[in-house]
Amino acid sequence: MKRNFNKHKEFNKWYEDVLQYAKIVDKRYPMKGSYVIMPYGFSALKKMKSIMSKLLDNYGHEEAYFPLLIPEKIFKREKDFLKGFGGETLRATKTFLHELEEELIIRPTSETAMYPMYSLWIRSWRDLPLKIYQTVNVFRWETKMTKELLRVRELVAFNESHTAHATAEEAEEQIREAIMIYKKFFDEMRIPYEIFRTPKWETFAGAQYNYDFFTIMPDGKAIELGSVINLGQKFAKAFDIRFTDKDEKKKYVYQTCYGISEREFGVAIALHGDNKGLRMISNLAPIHVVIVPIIKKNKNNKKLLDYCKKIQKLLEKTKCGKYKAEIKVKIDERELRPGEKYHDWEKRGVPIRLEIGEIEEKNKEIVVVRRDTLKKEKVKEKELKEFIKKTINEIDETIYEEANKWHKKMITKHKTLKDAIKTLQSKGGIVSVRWCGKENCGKKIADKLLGSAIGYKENEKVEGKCVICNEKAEHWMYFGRTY
RNA sequence: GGGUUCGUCGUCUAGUCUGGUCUAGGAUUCGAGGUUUGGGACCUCGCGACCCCGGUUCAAAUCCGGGCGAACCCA
Repeated sequence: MKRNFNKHKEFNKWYEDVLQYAKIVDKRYPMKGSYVIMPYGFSALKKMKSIMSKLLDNYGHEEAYFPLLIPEKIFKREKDFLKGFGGETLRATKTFLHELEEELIIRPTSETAMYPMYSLWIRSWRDLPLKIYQTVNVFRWETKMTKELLRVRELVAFNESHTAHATAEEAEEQIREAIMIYKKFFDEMRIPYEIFRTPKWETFAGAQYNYDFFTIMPDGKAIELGSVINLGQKFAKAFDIRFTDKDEKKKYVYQTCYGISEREFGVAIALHGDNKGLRMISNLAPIHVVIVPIIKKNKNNKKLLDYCKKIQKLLEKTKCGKYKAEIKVKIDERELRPGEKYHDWEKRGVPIRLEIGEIEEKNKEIVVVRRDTLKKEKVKEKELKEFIKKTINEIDETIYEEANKWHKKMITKHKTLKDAIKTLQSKGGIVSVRWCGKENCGKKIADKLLGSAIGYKENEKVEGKCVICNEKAEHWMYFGRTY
């Protein structure tokens, strides 16, 4: 079936079509907000998860697992948290035969599952810092629009880190480390981002303050990529997480947490694809090189296929790209015409296609087609390995460059509110205007923009006056329509 | 949170306004066979659907009520 949607103009259609065709997720699971992640998609998702795990491991985090279910009483301990998450949290109250004695909560995030244990584990300053993460499913029963990978009711790859520290300074230091880890993660994912300090009235439930990573989707809407949160001592007090310090005094710990999810995978798909479909970067691609043998009927194809296998062996497990992904090669032996296979793998985003027929075998010279430009080139077998390594690297860079170009274009500064409104309406993105720092004014601007306040950059200089109250501006405040 | 529109084979859809040759048509996918194979080719055959519950009626895909689900717009 011929389908080609313009990624920017018909992003919704493009996204759904690509996910379905490329076999990333199947949205037909008969329940709103839950989607089946198919093997090709899951394979890429696993790679993303391991990028994150490796980074966290390198920075001294340990992986663990805490239960899905949380006793109701414990879940309700921290009141701001309860207020913030209560509305979208599922409660398990009965089996088919009887009511449960104690209601159980299905985690929307795991603070309340982890911290009672932190309270037991942390006894002395020697136990700190404690840095633990897990990658699990969490449930958030949002009634609003749901979308594959981007907005789901069951997050299946929620990676959450929770740390505890002896002092406020160490917690601050941890926030900086977390931001650095996430920067590295998004660099590896080739996702351009902005980091904002979240305005008070949008802060995570139960937190002191947080930073959010944001990017801009092809439809011009802003999307939150991840949050780094300073929890202060609120949870420590609610869950009685105390330690004996060097001075022999009992003190509450200072905590931070930060999380990402499969949403980042969806964002990568959206930002990296083109009108033809997916374009996989090397460290997410389940398959890097697909070999399409040009099989002729009534000929002995065994020799040709053997040659394909030889090429496969030659390339497989070579390291490619800036982040040294292991090349995976697939030979497409399906009984389809070559043309159909070309389109198929293009839509699924495989970076390199090799066309190997009699001619190539005879001349030991292979046709290499790259996904980003679709350019064909003949390459000698001897030079193939290096050529492919080089090309995959180039493809990664092209994709990243395009994403960055888009990103830059979509973030704009405005002298007047009118200007900002006009821009947000016509092309979307993230707009910023001068702001005095008062909640009231921030909310007013958001209202007028028909968007929401995303945050500000602490170190960004600003001169001039707030677009609402005309008092001295404290920050450039950023706004956008969000997912 | 409010409004509008919509729900038919796996997918995209015709049919609904005006109830009855609708035994629900097509395209595509899928399966079998043939033919072909260097950019989604072609031919033959086959499988395959009226979202759910209730109402009106001699008769419901079509009209009415409710539920569930989806899309878009506004706050």
